[in-house]
Amino acid sequence: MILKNISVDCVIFGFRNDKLNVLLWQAEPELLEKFLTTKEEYEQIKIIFEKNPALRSDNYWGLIGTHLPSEEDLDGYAKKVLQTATGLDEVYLKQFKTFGAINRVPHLRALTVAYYALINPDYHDLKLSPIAKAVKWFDINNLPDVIFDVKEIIENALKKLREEVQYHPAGFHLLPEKFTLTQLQTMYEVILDKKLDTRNFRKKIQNMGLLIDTNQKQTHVAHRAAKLYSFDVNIYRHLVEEGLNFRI
Amino acid sequence: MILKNISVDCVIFGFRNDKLNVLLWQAEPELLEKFLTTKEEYEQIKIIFEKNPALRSDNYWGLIGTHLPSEEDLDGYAKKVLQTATGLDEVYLKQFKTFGAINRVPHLRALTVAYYALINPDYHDLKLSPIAKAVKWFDINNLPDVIFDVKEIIENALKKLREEVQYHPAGFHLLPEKFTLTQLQTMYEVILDKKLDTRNFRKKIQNMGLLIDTNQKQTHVAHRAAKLYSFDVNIYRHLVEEGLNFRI
DNA sequence: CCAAAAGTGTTAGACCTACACCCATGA
DNA sequence: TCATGGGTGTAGGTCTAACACTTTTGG
Repeated sequence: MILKNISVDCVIFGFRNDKLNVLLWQAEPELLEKFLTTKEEYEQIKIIFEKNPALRSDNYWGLIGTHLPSEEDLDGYAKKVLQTATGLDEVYLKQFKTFGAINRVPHLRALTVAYYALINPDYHDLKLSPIAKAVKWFDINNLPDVIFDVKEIIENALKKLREEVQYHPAGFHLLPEKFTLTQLQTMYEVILDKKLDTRNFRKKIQNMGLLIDTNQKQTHVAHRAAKLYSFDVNIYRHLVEEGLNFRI
Repeated sequence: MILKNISVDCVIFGFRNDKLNVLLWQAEPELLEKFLTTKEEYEQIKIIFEKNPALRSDNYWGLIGTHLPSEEDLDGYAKKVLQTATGLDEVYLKQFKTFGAINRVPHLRALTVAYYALINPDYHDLKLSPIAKAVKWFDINNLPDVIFDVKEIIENALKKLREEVQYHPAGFHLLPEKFTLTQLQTMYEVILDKKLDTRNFRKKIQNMGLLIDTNQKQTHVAHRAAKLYSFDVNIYRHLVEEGLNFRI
């Protein structure tokens, strides 16, 4: 049975073309049905859609998420929603805040437990999204019209992400498996919204010991080819344990 | 009307006698009644108590909190619960995590949105707690038997607090208005669970510019009297904005 | 050979760590 | 006058910030 007062929403961040993007969708109850386990859940979701016409509008976008079924763990369900919507299994996913203002959703008292996910765009295939009418990446600085308090949720997610990348090496999850130092720097610049000094950035990042030199280089670029690095998961884990200063 | 699937709980930290304490209570529906707005809410709370005998046991303690009424904002209600239970108005209160494992409460599918509060013990008068059977401070290292997943919630709160005091000057809220540098250092030592070097600690803390010398000293102590400091709220705010490195 | 981005080193100042003794107070 | 905790300085090492030119690649 659906808990109609509780939903789970994911702010999915992706880093592509030197921009930070968010994945939004337009949901449709008929498509969601495949994802739900009982007829009853489906009927309840349908009622929620009927009461909120914005949910069906082609002009408004929403966060990927649904109401929480009573037989699902909160964290497990967030993961499941993300997996179904994106096809991705091993994703960095973090609960960051629960929103519960009284009128955040019209005609319904619902809290949403919000998560953010960091996605490596290499592995994201948008065709995998069987439960939505539309799914699309939007530049964080150029969001479309959104339903309810989605704007506020995204802004909060960005704020938390900004904090997190300064104290944890979480940002690596936004990059492809092999990346250049310039990509890494740009990612930090975009998230923190400030320019960084290239020489100092490289020194600092290389001193952390997180980088593994893959001995490969970019190819087919019209300039000196950059070296490709991957990052060392063991040292990453160790740094997370320690609690590190990642201020850049 | 009570949202029976959602509760709000506060992990209330206090720092007294060089120990970090948590305030727990034993709730009783008859006393909670005064706090609830409708008869219906009261009936619902009573049913929840009937289904969970541990809630009435004298041997088990719980976090201060109740189910969320549908007409209350989430954050506002957390504040209200805290205020009613402790009599305190201006308290540092922070939402830190929502717990939603499927069997966290027997016979009831309920999430709890958990907050932690930092309390200056000077202003805490335990007599003010009209809605509980019992309210008591417990040393964080010596907790009593607790109901449900309260232990896990407290552990999570402590972990978050530990993170927070390293990056924000939040810890000051645990001290009385005028405090000694030794108190401040002990507070950090207790929260971070490690010894700090006194000279280095003082240098670092004094360089931050947060401290105001009150030109007062301890009295009636059987050793050299320590200077009393207060902390500068404006610089505090400024540091919070900036995002600071408070690692100690 | 040109355009474009990759890659690199030094210096001055700030900050961090480790470490041991004298001081003020009340009993 | 003693016991107790308060209060202080220095030196060596590490980290940070500021700054400009050469290298490699494909077109």
